[in-house]
Amino acid sequence: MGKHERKKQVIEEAARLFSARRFDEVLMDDIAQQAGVGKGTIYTYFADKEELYFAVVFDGISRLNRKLRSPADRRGDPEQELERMVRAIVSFFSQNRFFFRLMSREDGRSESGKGENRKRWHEERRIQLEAIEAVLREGTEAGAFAVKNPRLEAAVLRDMVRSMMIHSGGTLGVDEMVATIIRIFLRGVRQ
Amino acid sequence: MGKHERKKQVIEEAARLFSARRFDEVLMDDIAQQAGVGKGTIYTYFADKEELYFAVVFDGISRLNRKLRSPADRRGDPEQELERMVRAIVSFFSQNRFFFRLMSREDGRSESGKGENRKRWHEERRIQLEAIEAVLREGTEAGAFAVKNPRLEAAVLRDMVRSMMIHSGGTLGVDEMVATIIRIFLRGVRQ
DNA sequence: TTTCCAGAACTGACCGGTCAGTTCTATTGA
DNA sequence: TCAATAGAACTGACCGGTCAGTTCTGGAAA
Repeated sequence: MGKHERKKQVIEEAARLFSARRFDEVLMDDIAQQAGVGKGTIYTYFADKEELYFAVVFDGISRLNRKLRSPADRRGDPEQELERMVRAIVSFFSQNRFFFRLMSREDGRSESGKGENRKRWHEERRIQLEAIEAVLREGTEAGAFAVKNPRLEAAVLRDMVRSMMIHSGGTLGVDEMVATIIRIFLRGVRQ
Repeated sequence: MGKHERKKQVIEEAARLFSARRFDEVLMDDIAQQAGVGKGTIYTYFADKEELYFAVVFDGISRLNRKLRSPADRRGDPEQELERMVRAIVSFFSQNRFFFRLMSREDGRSESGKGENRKRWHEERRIQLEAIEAVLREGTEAGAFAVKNPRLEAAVLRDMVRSMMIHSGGTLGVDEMVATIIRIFLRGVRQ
């Protein structure tokens, strides 16, 4: 096993464990064992437990953001564009449930974490929001949407994905989740 | 200071600290100091740190649920009824920011916590959902709403409140937040 | 031979929980 | 009204277990 793969393996197992248990309940010994590496080896990759934790968080969020940032294909109509974006997020989370749970937990706290990490986290979150926001703005300018506060409503949309992931309880597939989100966000529930 | 007040004080300070920092970063010594009681005193109220933590959580959520359960006045039209409910949640959270942050974090994890507490948590959450769900169902039967999956969409609505609280960044008042949520949830953003 | 790593073994800082000692409070009766 | 007493409530120094982080060794691989 190469050095790179080994590190990846540590991050993956750490993600699994951190997503299921509290920070203090996850032991470095557990992570080492699950990842099939020596505990000492982990410390050749990461300075301490906290750094490993944030490596896990940032690994996930930056992979997602890379996806969001590569529209490549733009220029559908605004509604299609919005749907494409929602689908990107939903399918990413479906394939990365551990990261989902972890990030879901992480965004419920504003303090704590060494300032550096806090800053990086907010930066990555901002990128997500701006990607969605851009679509809402363009749609509004094109006359397709009526969005009053694009930043805020982008946040609401993003969190609708979170909500759907948590509450659809694994019964809905990606397509159904996307369809439901888009339906509510675009038309609302009024008859 | 009476016994009851003192216990309340402990819960209040614990809420403040737990909402701002990770479980393991909050020391029993900190809580005792902030609450102005001896550390030992805390252990006359709560068996251990975990029990205190959940006491804080349940104190908040059950106060909220009491509010939701007392409609008292029902029989507005469905849209008014929905707005009344959203306003109840928003204003509760505005007045209980620490609880908000704490609960916000707590609902991002399904494992962990002694089974008893897990169960109680889900029970309280279910009550919330059912209250909202009932309004959606009634509205749908009355022909005012077109809700496909009331339980799921109730969850989405509840989480929209969370989203709004987090992202409106203190710039919006209760009325504006309620109006925005209701607008999006009822009509969506389509022009 | 040399390099690398798993994992056992170790260390000590840290912090949850305890309990002996002290203070507060309610009750009694003179 | 106040002294005396019981025991409930509170305190914080202390204890002991835990676990992050480090070191070391034996053995595999190159």
